[in-house]
Amino acid sequence: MERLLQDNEQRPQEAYYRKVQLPAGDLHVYASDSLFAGLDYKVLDMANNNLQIPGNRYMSYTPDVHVGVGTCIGTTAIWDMADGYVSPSIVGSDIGCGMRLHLTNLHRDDLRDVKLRRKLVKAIERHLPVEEQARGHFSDIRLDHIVRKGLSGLPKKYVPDGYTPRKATSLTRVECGKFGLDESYLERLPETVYHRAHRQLGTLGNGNHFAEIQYVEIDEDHRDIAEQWGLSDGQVAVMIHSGSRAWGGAVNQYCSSEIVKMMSRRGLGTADPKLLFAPLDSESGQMYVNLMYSALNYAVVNRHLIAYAIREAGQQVFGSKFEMSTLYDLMHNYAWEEKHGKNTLFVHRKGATRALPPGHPDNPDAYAETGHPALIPGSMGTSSYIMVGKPGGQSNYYSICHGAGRIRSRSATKRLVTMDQFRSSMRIGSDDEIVVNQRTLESLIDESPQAYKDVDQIIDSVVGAGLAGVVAKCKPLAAVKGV
DNA sequence: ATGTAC
Repeated sequence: MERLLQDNEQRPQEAYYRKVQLPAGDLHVYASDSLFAGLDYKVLDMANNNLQIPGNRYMSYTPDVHVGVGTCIGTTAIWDMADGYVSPSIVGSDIGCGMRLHLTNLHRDDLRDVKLRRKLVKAIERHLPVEEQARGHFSDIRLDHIVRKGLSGLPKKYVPDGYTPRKATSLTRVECGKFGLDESYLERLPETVYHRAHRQLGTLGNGNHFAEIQYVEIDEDHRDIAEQWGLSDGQVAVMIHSGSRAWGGAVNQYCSSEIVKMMSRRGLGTADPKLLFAPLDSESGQMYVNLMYSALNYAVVNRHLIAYAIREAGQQVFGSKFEMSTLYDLMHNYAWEEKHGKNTLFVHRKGATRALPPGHPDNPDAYAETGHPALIPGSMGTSSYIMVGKPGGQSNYYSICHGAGRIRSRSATKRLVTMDQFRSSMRIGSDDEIVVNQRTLESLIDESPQAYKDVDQIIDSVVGAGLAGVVAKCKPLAAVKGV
């Protein structure tokens, strides 16, 4: 496999894409020559295992690809709906993890004073629980409604921008707010996860999950789209990155153990015992798909409630005139059915974001003409991006990257990055310091930018391949991390 | 990423 990577380096074909012919099938890699050359050859081993799942129709990597459990983060993997497979390993354990962006009526100049940014972060800490809550929190929200109905299961008071179909921007400006499922499967999960997941509603979680206060810098190439979306230069935005917490974890754990048994009974498997998969029409496959949808419901509500808490904090600091309208909410860890031409396909995206171009029928109404926003987080302290799909994205089933892509393990990052380097990347002590919440900087060092590829290079690669364009950069002013 | 077992 290492040999193959070197061969490809020696005969570059196109600048931003190449097809890698592996023993088990073709892998489509969307990465610039320099990013491709820097890939760990293990990502090709992993693709070769994934391609051994029967009937795979398409498999690709985005430029931020890196090794995960069973499957790389940065994978798009597709089967036919009629006789295909579903893989909990390809979806990954943080089912429904994704991004949400809100636009405020503040300008970055309003937050020029570092003391005011700190005051806002402290207010967010008061309203946004960073860890599991005591019993009784959100007692007016029923978890069984949330996991069955997603955003439609929320009481009206949590939809502050109106509840009529025309005005409910926080319910309609989402990739999907409600995933229908066969509710009988919910009974399979242990009772304890209901309590835990209820107490975790509206919390960030740990790792790379965050809420950031950012400001918008529009890209001149797409100023028309930016303005149609209501963006303006210097506008303060709130970006949220979180997933389905313990609920998704329990779904993954329970279904994985059932699928392991099924695979053993049927003699299914690849070279990697950690790579789990089930026929879509099998009992364990159906169970996984339905319970995965419940986790997608949980995740979209979780991000909505995080935004709700930050809105309350903003109003406490800036008064009731503070606004936080929803731009978009979309996922990067999931699998679902999509129509592509005449084909009905089951599309897995793990660390991959869908970016539909203008005019694509699957865009939500608000973005039918422009294409929808695709939200790509940078690493801590660096820019995040608001992208829009291009027609060329069709070649990759409209998948683009999901972030910078980790290049260094948490332990290696702690070993290699000094506190001085990290403090300097966060501009600590200067007037434009990126203010972080109560966690000490030492405890955040494994999320430092040095643990990640350069997100700008990842974005250049996606743009160069013709998959998407940059509508705006979002630059950090303050970051809130979970525990 | 997460809960849990070590």
